[in-house]
Amino acid sequence: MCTALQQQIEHIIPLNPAEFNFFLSHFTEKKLKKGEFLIREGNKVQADFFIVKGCLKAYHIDNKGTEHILQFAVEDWWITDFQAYLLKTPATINIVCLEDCEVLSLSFNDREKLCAQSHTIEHFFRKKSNFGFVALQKRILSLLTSDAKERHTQFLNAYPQLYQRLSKKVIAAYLGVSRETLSRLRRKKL
Amino acid sequence: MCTALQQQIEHIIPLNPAEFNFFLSHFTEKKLKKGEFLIREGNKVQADFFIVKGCLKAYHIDNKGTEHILQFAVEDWWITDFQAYLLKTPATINIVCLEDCEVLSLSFNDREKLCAQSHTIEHFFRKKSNFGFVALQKRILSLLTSDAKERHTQFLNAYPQLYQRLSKKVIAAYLGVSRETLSRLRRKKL
DNA sequence: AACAATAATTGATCTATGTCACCTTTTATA
DNA sequence: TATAAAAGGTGACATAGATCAATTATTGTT
Repeated sequence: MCTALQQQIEHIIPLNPAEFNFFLSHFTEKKLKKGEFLIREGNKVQADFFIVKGCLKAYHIDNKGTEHILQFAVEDWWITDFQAYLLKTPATINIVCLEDCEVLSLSFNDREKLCAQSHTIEHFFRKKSNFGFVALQKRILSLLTSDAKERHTQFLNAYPQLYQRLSKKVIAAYLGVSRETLSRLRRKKL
Repeated sequence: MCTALQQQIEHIIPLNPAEFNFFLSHFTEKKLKKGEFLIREGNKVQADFFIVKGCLKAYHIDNKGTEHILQFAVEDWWITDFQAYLLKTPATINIVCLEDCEVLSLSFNDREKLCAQSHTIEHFFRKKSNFGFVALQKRILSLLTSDAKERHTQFLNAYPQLYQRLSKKVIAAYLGVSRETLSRLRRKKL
């Protein structure tokens, strides 16, 4: 169950079993059913979540009632409302399970404590944040430079397995187009 | 000249003068004229840059020849092609001076060395990366949820001084609209 | 298995924004 | 200071994508 997390960490830093167990002891396991919320807009955000199993979406509903998806998360990814987590402000996004999920949660305080105690762990989280930053930068460039069709192709090519796993509705909300437009794009392309 | 950097760091971590001087000794000062490039698409990216004075834009030209701006940087901000910096791949964006500039550059190797040597410095860079991540997340949500008029208002409210400093052309390229559309938005609003 | 709810598709419009063309104003530069 | 170059504005038209409405799968629930 925790081997996925261990592998991810070892990809960046070496930790011996004792160190890893110490690290892991700060996480809490949570199981959620499809449709359950990990984070709700307006609430406090206590933790960052590592996905052991399942699939989630982080989204915001605009004033017209349209849903916009900031991020998906599947096995081995992390998800939270990072702004709220970091700044201790109320959540501005919702995170809900698209499938039954198993996650490991790490509280803000525990993360900071771990980072303060262990230079190696702080290094891991710096690297993780760096990679996250790069991923977001790519998404912004894609939103700025590419039209709906291009973004659709990019997403399909980048995450073919995830694409299959998701409903068209959420893919559209992630790409920033209406369900109808996505349907028309697919008719032409596939 | 370096007091700005010192203040930014002290905002996050305490460093005594000796430590700060050691930190600073890894930076190289560079002066550039308006129009000079810090980074060019296709080239290697040797460094991350702290802006002491001036204003720059990071942009990409799409296949239709349209410019899209990923980020501006003014005094106290950092700028680089982070993806290329981190992954040692060729730059995918250009960074050019919009005014005469004075920057402090930190090479990737020096940054890693500093982080490895000093837990405190690694902590600083983790925090910096975290804040950057949050800023990008906000931009994505804004691109997804807001139309041109709303994005314009948000930008004007968030960075009123910067707005004054920039040409309409680059503001449009940052917001993701044409020069003409921005001009029409302004006629209605101001 | 039957029924309700939700997802996906498709056609007919509507609308925000892009594009092109032209003009005016401001900013560099010889 | 004159002249060129770039920035900014505006009208007419084109278009990608949204919205609305209706229809057909698909999925979940008793």
